[in-house]
Amino acid sequence: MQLSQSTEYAIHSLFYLAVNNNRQTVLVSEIARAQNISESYLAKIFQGLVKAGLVRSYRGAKGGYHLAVPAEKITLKNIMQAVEGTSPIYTCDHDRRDCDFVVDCLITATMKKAEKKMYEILDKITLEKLIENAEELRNQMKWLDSIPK
Amino acid sequence: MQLSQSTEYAIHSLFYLAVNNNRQTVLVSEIARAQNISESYLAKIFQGLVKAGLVRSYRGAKGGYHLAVPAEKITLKNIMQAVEGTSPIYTCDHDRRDCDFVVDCLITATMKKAEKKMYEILDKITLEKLIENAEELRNQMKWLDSIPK
DNA sequence: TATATTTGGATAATAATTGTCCGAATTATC
DNA sequence: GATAATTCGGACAATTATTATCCAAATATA
Repeated sequence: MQLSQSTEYAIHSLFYLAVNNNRQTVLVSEIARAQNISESYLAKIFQGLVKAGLVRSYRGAKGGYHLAVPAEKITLKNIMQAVEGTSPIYTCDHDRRDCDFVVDCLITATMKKAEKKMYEILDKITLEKLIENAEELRNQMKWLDSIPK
Repeated sequence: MQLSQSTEYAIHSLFYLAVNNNRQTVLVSEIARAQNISESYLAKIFQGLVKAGLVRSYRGAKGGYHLAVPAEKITLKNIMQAVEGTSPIYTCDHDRRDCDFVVDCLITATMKKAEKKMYEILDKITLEKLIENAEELRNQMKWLDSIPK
């Protein structure tokens, strides 16, 4: 069970937007270039992010994208669900099987609980926190610069 | 992010095996019939379950499958990983991107933690527990029988 | 030997993901 | 108003993953 590459693109793109949130807008072409990924595909992903309410788009000249809400309100859970959807990781086809409802409900309930635990973690990490922690880490790693190339 | 149908098949099949663990062997054809799913496909899934060490196979006449370990040692996590593999839900292609290692490591670490929380729940539920709880639930629901058809 | 069964490999069908393209709509600027 | 710069939406294509089928070979029983 793996996240799609689209989710990875989205996370890094939104991080990029968060870092550049002081600018009026950022072009999708710039974001794609920064990550070395397909621009037209990333454009499609951004359409979804707009619909999900995570970014705002501005059409026309000087247009581009901007976070729709502050970076401290966007969590990894938000991004993940915006891209992957919100349907549960486990569902049972009650129709197909001569279904043992009791067992199935137990399994489904367990899966839901596990999923919830996962999202609880992901909901704690905001774009803002990522920026802060990254900055901190980078400072702590400055000694690396003293190593001669 | 959803589990494949194979995982659903595997869970229900192993539950079936656990319930019938008193018998010498159980045929894959029987298990497929019980769930109204494709026999040849389920056979493929069982090859994987054998490799993962969850079931033992017996070839030839009177052959079939049997749990390789007691039902109280097989968890939903075990089954899930046997079918879906163990690679992490999130990985970053460091090569493609002009990669910001620091940010990427933060994201990866968060994802790993979330994943771990999920598996902690799934690792607590064994086939045995499912059987016990299902039994209990069924007893509590016996009053349903008093409703006329 | 005949029968029953899993195994492993090849292959096909279907669905999901990833990626591309283009015309239309929108906005800023000259 | 004309032009240039963008996103939007839809259609489409390519690639990959999932689901499914089939068969010959291996193995076990009787």
